Amino acid sequence: MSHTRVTLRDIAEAVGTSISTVSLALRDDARVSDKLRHSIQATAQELGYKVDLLGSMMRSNTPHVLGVVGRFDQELHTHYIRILGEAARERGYYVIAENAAAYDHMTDALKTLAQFRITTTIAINPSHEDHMDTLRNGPTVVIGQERVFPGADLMTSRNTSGAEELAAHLYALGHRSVAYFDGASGVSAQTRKQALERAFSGYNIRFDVFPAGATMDDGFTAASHLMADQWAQYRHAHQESTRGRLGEYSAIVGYNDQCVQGIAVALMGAGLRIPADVSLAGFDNSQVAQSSTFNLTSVDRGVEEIAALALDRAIERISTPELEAVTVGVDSHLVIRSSTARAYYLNTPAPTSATGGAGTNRNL
Amino acid sequence: MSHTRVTLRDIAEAVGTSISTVSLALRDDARVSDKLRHSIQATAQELGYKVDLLGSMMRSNTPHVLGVVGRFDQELHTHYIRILGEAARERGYYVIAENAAAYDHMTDALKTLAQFRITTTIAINPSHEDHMDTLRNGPTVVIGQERVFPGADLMTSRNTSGAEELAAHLYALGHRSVAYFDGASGVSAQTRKQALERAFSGYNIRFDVFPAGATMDDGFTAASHLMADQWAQYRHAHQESTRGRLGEYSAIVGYNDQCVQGIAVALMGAGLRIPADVSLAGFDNSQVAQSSTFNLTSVDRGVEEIAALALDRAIERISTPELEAVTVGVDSHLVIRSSTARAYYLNTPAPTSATGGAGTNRNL
DNA sequence: GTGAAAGCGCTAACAT
DNA sequence: ATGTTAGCGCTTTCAC
Repeated sequence: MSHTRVTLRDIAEAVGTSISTVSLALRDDARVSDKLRHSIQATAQELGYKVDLLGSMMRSNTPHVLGVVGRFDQELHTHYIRILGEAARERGYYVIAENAAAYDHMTDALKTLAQFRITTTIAINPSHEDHMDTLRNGPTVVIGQERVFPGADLMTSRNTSGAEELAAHLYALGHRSVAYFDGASGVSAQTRKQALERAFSGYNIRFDVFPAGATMDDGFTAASHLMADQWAQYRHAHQESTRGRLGEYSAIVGYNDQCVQGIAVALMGAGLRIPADVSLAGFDNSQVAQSSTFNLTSVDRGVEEIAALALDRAIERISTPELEAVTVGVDSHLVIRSSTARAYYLNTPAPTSATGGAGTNRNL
Repeated sequence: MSHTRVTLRDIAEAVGTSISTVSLALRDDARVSDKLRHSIQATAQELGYKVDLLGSMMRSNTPHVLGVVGRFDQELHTHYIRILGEAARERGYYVIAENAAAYDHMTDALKTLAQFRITTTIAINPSHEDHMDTLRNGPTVVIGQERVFPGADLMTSRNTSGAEELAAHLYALGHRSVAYFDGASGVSAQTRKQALERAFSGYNIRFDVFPAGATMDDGFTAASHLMADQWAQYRHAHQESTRGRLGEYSAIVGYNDQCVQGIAVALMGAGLRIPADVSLAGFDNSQVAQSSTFNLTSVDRGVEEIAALALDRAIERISTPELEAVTVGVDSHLVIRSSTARAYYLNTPAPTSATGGAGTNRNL
């Protein structure tokens, strides 16, 4: 009942053995006899012993502590961080997470971890702009699209499978002309765009790319512009209002769910219904997508699987740091929700009202 | 150029002095002569020395490392975490953050920190349900509404000022009947509701409370129900549709911005315009509120100020742990954006053109 | 199988 | 003003 923490020495004294034996016994080392080990573990339990990770890390060259760096302001990242933390703990490991959003450069977050002697690290979505290749000790495992550090493993999500499923889904619903709201420049956006272009061209679906970005506001702004453009064009061409429809497009795909969220709000604010007037789909299968408020059809990028692979590999590298760097791809899969439906022109025409008349010129 | 880290010994050898002198010099201890100190610091810089925090924490009883626990899935929490981290680093401190969302109980997150010998901690919005009072070492400083640990300081946001400003704002805009979407049961929601009730009654504004919750989906669901109820009532009473308005209420206040976001989507989906038909206001001044997509009028709860106070106090308690627990309240303030406007019945009626007023004239 | 001893890098008490 | 020594709690040789 002392105020100070319980140490190995306390257990050793209680059991009547040595500190080193206790240390071995607690880590289930076979050298300690069963009987003594049980006695030691029971006493440890009883005294409420918890290993002092500082002492452990000071001495050990295979510490049970991993680092994770990611941006705490991005849901996908904190999702990874939570899963990694939970899974690590189940396996007797600890992870400490550093917030890349609190540093000018993600490399600085890694340097802070290094000050805690944490050298086995998982970096979430770093880019080449972070210049991690200049680091002496870069990340051990990278979750993302680019191998930013020569020696790091890369766990990556394959866009192809998800893009294919999405194209097939929209095709089956009768969509033949889709607007894609692209992410900001970068490898991630680039590869996704190309996967989508390939998939949609396979179904002969027109696939027009518009610059947007990764945030809700990016989607909102881009969607507002698209509506204005489309309506201006159609008013000019047909001398009539097309409010209530989105010109040539019956569906919009966004770079990610955040972007799609902004698109959805812009459309709804203009009086368009989702999915009756426009179908919407995104990437990441995030909380927004899963919410009943938006309920977005979205491509799940296999977060759980990627996290498990990254953790496995990081743990493996604690004891064997010299493994050669591998790249592992995980298939993405479409999750269908209520934001996608049959293209509006396939439905029984709405009763002609003051705002109606849109979609009449559609050639299927 | 060695592969191993630079230690105090390396510097000592390079300069030709002792390890302990280097240790003192690097911490600007006055006992070391200016000349030697400069020489040591220059060499340290040159060799790229960074203190090994494990070694430091092992020995020191006033370590420069703080802990923060909060939920990484809540924007307000990660906002606190980022600010605390940046501010701490500026002052030469380090913070390691634990994700309460990855544990069954927030107390377990504190126990993990304890294993890293981190005993000076800031807990973000813990509740009595976390039973921190059963902990030997509870948090040092609490950011939230309840003192969950006897010895902890409490940094709290005062609802009164923000509620008063909000009531005044809505009154000035002509609103006389407001719906409030309450948070889930708990001290935080309770105190906010009471502050709002008092403020609105001061302006003789009708203030009806509806149960909702803290999430977007909570707001969405509650708003959908409210619209259904209101329209059913009005149709019955007046034999006419009231679509386009929200029955007896010209404004809705939500427990927080997330909730309001759900409300906004529900309203827009039903063809109501914000703020033309309904004004909307929330709490927290979160990213959602600041976004151009939603641009919500919201009560800023003084996050920056609270974080600064919490950090000050935590640092103070590193060297003086026995300070008596204090409670500090920070005034909240209304941030006016475009989701609030004059009550709809004060505006000139909208022209009855076919295309006028996007989305209002939806025939469903 | 078990214990004694060394030492990770640092800070703090104690010498000079 | 500087150096010497001790030791934080742990893991890891290395003896026995």
